[in-house]
Amino acid sequence: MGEAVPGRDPLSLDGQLCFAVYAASRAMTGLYRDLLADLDLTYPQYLVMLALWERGTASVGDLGEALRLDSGTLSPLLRRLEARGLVRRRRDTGDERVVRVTLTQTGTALRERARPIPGRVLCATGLTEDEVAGLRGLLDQLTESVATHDPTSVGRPSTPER
Amino acid sequence: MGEAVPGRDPLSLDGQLCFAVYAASRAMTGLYRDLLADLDLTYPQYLVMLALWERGTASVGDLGEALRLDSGTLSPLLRRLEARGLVRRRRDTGDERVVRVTLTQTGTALRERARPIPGRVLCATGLTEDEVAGLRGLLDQLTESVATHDPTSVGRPSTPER
DNA sequence: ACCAGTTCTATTGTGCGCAATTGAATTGTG
DNA sequence: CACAATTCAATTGCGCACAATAGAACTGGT
Repeated sequence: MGEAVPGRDPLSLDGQLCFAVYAASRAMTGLYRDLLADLDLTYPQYLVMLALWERGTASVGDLGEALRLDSGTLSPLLRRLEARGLVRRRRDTGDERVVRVTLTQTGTALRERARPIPGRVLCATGLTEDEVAGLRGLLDQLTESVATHDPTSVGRPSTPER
Repeated sequence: MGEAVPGRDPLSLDGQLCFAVYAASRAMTGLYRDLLADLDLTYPQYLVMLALWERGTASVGDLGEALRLDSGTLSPLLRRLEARGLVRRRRDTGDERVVRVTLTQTGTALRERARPIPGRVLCATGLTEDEVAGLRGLLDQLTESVATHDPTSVGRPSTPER
């Protein structure tokens, strides 16, 4: 099919890692959309709930650090979760700057209905557990490298200046 | 901590593949944000330009199939690219339903300024070419499995019905 | 106590993603 | 030709992401 040349065009869409990650992420989000419809949660909302189920309570800043999201994303998301009665937000007594997010009874109970989800996701991926572990390792390494990356020290293979 | 079971809690945030993909995707997008600032392109706009640089011209439907995006995303995005003079949109003569997207001179020329980007991205990932190849393979497999996935046949390890 | 600097959250504005709807153009069938 | 079904793109509405800004609350130094 493809043209003989061993080295692909670096600017080809299919050859780029970026698109593979991007496409995989949206495919996963779509899968979760189906699986979470029953719980009436979006995927980012589910991630917030995961973090809260682990912690019980957390400040907006804690959630932002765990999920790598800022308040511009979390504030309205948490407002919707509160409107649904899954969490409660209250200013911390002692430091009125921080908003403490706490699970309600309903929010805590929702965890039971979420329990079958990870198993279904693993099934849908069609990967073995070993493959999943390897993939997670590579992705974590990728995320770390890219996040730590210093823009000013970007390797410039052969470009002197614009 | 978790209940007795040796394997990690399936509902733990850090243990899930979904979050690894999600975090990696956003980290990559952030990297491209920096690299593309010079070209004044967003990451999805860059993907559309990649597809057009490969094809020269394409219908909205072609782009949607290549990038797995629908018209709700592409229409306003293409409008912005056209407003910047990078592409031109015109109804196909012969089939007035399809909108043909064509690169302008400016849009074609922009490719030269994009050429150093893939190299810089590879550098920033901190991965070897072999690791990138393996990662791409796993991600493509993941995307395929998840996309092909039939929601009704979802494996339900032990849940009879809601 | 005062004030400058910092920390933390919320708000605003822009640009995706995607479901659902709309409407024009085309195709298939009688 | 008439007309129902289909195809294609645009629009609408909602929910993220993220940059930039604003504002309240805390901190440390004087």
